[in-house]
Amino acid sequence: MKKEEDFFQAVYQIVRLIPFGKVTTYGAIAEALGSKKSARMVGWAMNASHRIPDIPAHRVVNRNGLLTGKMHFSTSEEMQRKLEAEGISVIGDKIQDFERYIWKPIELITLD
DNA sequence: CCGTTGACGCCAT
DNA sequence: TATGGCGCCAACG
Repeated sequence: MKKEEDFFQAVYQIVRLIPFGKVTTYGAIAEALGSKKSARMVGWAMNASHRIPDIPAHRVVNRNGLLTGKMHFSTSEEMQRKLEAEGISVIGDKIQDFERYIWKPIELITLD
């Protein structure tokens, strides 16, 4: 197992831990991995997540609650549709009441 | 080898 | 509020 693959698996594992009806951000995942400034690498890993089954990629958005990755789904509506199916309102590619649905993986580690 | 490009985020203006 | 620059770092031509 190469290290590069470990990074991918770490990202996928965290994404799989996102609860139903909740969302998280690229930055939050990067922070949980110990590379807070490497949010781009998380997005890079997510771009390759299509070949991995059972990855709720629609629950990962940017820090503003914007669906920046919607164009990477089968259709541009897929991401929003899945989020709304979980009770999350999306208007103009932006999650409404974002703070209410955010879930941070770093809290699993901090755990105070 | 080098310049560009990105499912990002923070800061300056 | 909006826009641009920079750090980050792997992939690609």
